[in-house]
Amino acid sequence: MAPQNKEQLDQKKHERKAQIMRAAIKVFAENGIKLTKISMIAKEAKVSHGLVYHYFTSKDEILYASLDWAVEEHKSAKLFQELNDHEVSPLEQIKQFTLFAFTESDTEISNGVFRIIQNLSSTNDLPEHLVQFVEKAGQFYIESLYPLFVEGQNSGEIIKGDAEELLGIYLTVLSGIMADDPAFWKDNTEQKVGILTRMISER
Amino acid sequence: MAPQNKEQLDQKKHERKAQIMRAAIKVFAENGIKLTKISMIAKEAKVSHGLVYHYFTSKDEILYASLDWAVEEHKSAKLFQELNDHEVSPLEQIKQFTLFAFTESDTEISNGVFRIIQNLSSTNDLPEHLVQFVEKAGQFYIESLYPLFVEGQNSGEIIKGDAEELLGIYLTVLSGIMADDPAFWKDNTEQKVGILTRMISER
Amino acid sequence: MAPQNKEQLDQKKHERKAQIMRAAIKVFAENGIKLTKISMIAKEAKVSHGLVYHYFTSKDEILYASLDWAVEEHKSAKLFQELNDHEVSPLEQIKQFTLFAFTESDTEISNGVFRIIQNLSSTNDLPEHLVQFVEKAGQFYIESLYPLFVEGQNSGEIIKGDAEELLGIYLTVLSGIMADDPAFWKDNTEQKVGILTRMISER
Amino acid sequence: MAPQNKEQLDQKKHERKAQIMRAAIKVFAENGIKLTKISMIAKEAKVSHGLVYHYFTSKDEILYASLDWAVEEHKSAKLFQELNDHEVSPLEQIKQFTLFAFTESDTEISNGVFRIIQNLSSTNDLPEHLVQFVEKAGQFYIESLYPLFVEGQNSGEIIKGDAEELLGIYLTVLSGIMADDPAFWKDNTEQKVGILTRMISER
DNA sequence: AATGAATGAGCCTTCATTCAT
DNA sequence: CATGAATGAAGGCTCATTCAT
Repeated sequence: MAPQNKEQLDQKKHERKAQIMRAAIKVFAENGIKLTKISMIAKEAKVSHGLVYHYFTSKDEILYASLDWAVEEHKSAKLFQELNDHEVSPLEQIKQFTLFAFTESDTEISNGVFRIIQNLSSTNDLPEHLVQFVEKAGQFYIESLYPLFVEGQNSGEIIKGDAEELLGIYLTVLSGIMADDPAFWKDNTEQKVGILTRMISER
Repeated sequence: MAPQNKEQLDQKKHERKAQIMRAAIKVFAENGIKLTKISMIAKEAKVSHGLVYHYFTSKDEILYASLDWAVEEHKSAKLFQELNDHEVSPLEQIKQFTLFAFTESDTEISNGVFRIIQNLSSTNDLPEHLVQFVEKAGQFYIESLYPLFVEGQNSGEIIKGDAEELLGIYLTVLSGIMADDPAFWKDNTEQKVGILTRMISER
Repeated sequence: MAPQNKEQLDQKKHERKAQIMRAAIKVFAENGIKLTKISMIAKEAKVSHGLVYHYFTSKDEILYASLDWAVEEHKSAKLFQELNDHEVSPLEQIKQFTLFAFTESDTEISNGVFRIIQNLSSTNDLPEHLVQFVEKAGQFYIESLYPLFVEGQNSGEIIKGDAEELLGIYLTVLSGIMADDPAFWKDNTEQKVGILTRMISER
Repeated sequence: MAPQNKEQLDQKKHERKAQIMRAAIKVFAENGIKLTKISMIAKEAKVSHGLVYHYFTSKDEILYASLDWAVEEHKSAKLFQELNDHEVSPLEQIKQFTLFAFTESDTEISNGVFRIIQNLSSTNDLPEHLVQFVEKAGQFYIESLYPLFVEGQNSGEIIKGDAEELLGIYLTVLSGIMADDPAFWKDNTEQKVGILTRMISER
């Protein structure tokens, strides 16, 4: 008799799923979606491939659910807690955001989400729900940073020009780095962020 | 049957191979190595997939030979013809290089090589000869630009700091963009290069 | 925990098994043996698939036990209760049998058994015990109806000819219909039986 | 140098496809659609499973193409060449049709088509094109025989009643036999057809 | 040289079966 | 007794590679 109540079981089940989703995010991010094999996710999560299908119905669902989970779990909770700190200048806030996006506790996850979204953006024939997801996710970054760019331009901190285009360039650079060399942020993070923001800072 | 002499045949053969390698570079660059199918290369080259195996023995060999060919054919010949123009400042030369690397006439090839090398760098279990190849290619960019960075620092045009690290950041940004969003360079190229170089330019 | 005595427990256990076997017969009949999934049986029986394996050791055993159970429980008890009614003519008895075989109260079961046996007959590599089972079941129908055919021929009600062959044709037609279109019997059953028996009835 | 012209190659290709389709019809008919494995078709056709996919893109397409091919190849050509023989009575024509449907030269194919259509009819979620195909095929038999039934009723040869329903019963019996016991027709075919048509013949 | 027919290894997914609770 | 988590064998399909023509 193992008298576990329903709550405990649900808890366990949820952890199992999380375990798989965490693995999925990591492996998807590292290898790209097409090249990620279920067996890789299973191995990373230390479960059999069969079990993966016990919790998810398809590779696509794994991807979708994992993204959803990761975003809920990581993004909303923490990503912008400090972004509305009106004590500091817009440019400073942008730096903090940049810094933060790559240094939060569970870097692997949020980093992974970023890279996966990258990967998705360049994919054709994306199913509608993923298209929306990607757009939403993209919007998220844009909507968060756009006001700061405009504000910075008004205060003379940020160079003139089409704010949206400027933001586009900045985000392309960031996502490019993440896709290309995630280890980039390991050392001297603040200094590197400083250099990156020089792109847009007025002298 | 027009009796062609050996030279003509060799010529023809070489053209055929070049045709395939050109296609390979393009398709490898666009899709990544693993995701590139022989049939895609064959289609791009407008030959049957069987013929591809007439000239090359395996997918890996196509890759290797195509890279070699592309580098020999394009890189050394043209990439730096203007880089030693001592009329312009180091920073300007860096801009020109950046611009050039993405806009030269045969962009597709050199750009492709760049992206393929990107792709290779993130691959594990690379056979030794490719490892060396990748390293050599990386070295090439570094060796070409490093002097310009130092020179720029000396002349006060480029911000202080470890020149090698600065160059590393700059190249990471560039390669990230290419891996991530090659279309980035389509419009307003000069303006974008201008913004990118702001990262390293002293005010 | 209400302390139940052994008998009650046995009773309960038996009911559980019956519940599963009833479900199995139904699902096997509807979907065929190979296409029946354990999960379908479990769902039909409203138990978990794990429990199915608590009572049976394999899919094959479920099939075998269910058939045995169904035959014992239903066939002998009821199928021919009226067949020896000597008030009516042999042809009439054949009609009643035909009618009965598809319309008796617990149609689902006996009908199901019929269809499963159909299914088994067309299977190769049947284990020996099932071969015998199928043969025995076939024999059952033959032995029951054969005397009626002979009797009918003697009384001039049924057309002349090899009684066994005639019966074979009749049973092939019946079993074909059941295998092919069980819904056939839904409407106008008596009329349809009337038409079918015209095959063998002397005018 | 194997100077085969295009025609020869096309011919060969067509034969290969036909070889696979013939095998497909046989295996699909014997095992049902779901239970038919590509490997079974490949084995029957004596080719590798890979080659099957060289000619067809999916199991479904194999099914669809094979049915189309079989119908074109066999049905139209021969099935009704004699059906419009106005020398003989409607009932006789029905007998001839029945006989013919099971004894034409390439029995395996036309028989197979019949069984596969049977199988399809009882399938849910059939893709639209197959639904139409099945209906069309069903219509074919109905449209061919229906006039004969009506004619026979008018001439008093066939029993009264809803001609459509009568035909339905007759076809259900036929298709049931084919699904259930194709070997039924091996011996004494004419006699058996005679008995079957007694169902509908007036005395 | 050139084509495309042919093969088989490998990945996604399903499902019978076993096991921990 | 009961549940559902966990495993792995097997089948559909893709694609690199080989081969006949």
